[in-house]
Amino acid sequence: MTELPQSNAETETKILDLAERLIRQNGYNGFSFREIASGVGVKSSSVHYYFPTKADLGAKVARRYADRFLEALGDPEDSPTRAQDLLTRLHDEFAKALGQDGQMCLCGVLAAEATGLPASVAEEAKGFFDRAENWLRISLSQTDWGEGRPAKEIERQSLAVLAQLEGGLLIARVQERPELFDLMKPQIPET
Amino acid sequence: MTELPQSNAETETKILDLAERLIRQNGYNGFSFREIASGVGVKSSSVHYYFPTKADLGAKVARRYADRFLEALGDPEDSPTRAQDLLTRLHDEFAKALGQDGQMCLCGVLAAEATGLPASVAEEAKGFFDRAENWLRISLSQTDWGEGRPAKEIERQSLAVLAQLEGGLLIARVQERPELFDLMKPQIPET
DNA sequence: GTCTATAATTTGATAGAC
DNA sequence: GTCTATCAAATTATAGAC
Repeated sequence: MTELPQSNAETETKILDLAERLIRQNGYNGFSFREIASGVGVKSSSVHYYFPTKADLGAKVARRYADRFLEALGDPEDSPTRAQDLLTRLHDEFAKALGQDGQMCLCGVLAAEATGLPASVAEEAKGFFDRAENWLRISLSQTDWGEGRPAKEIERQSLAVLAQLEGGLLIARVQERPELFDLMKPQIPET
Repeated sequence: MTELPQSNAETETKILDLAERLIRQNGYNGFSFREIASGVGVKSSSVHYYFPTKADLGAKVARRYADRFLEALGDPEDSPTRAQDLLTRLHDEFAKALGQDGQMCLCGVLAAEATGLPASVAEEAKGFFDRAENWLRISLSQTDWGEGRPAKEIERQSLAVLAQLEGGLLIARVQERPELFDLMKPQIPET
């Protein structure tokens, strides 16, 4: 039994993992192919083998992140029916990354650099917010708070909640005080 | 009367102005000295004359932005005494840049890249949020809503409002729908 | 204060051997 | 699939003339 060489999928996954970590820390313009390569233990030409251009890599990282995030949220049909529980659920999901290693939401970082991104990458970041807002809007409309409420107000509230969560990550991290994010659990107005 | 050469202060101001615009569009890692130079109409060595390093330039841009923003907010003593008016006031201030040319809050952009920034730049971004939160906390404590409320709850609410505004800019801009930011005017919970 | 010239490094990307 | 070797361009920054 000789040692098996590293499989392709493993290298590709390692590249995606490291790229995600670096983007969440320093932004899309804050990492290089060589940095990825040395971290993964290959040469930069091998990174190009999997992802021909930097935009390709960035777009795939964003897509994978959005897919994973939405899958973790689950089917909106199964979301909590009490609005406060729903918001707690969403807050927890955003809190995961920050608590583990002080990282922002990947698509929040990309959104901040939006105008300077390759179109394909910006498009993926945009798509993340579309999907997240869609999930929250449907979930919220099925809660005690949302039942019978005008669609426009539910949309408004969904956006406001997402905005607060993204901004909360931003502020908690730049202040190097992750506990601030817990303080900023969104609340639904009583009215 | 011969034509006067451009004065020093003018060049320096032009550099700061353009650097601010570029950072707000593409982030700190998304602009270069040469880009600044060609936009201002000088050579990159002249930019280094005013700002020896990129970190120097970044830090001064951030400081100037924070000073200007806080000055525009004015003395907290003079803030509206009705909480809703206060939040409208703050929302309007954040909306200015977005409405004019689709730009984020400078320190929001920097916060997103925080871990990859030179320490001096990150420090200035941090300071902006300290000052903004301080302003809001004092202002809010003097409103109808804030009178007699526990300090901890006022702090919590101040952070939540700032987070929503920053996140709102982020989302509205990446979606290329500035009008979304108007939808996301923060509300104070009745309780 | 602004320039020319250039150093030293890094970047994204490609060709071709194995 | 990974490597060596390399390219062309861009980056921050400095030295020194005017």
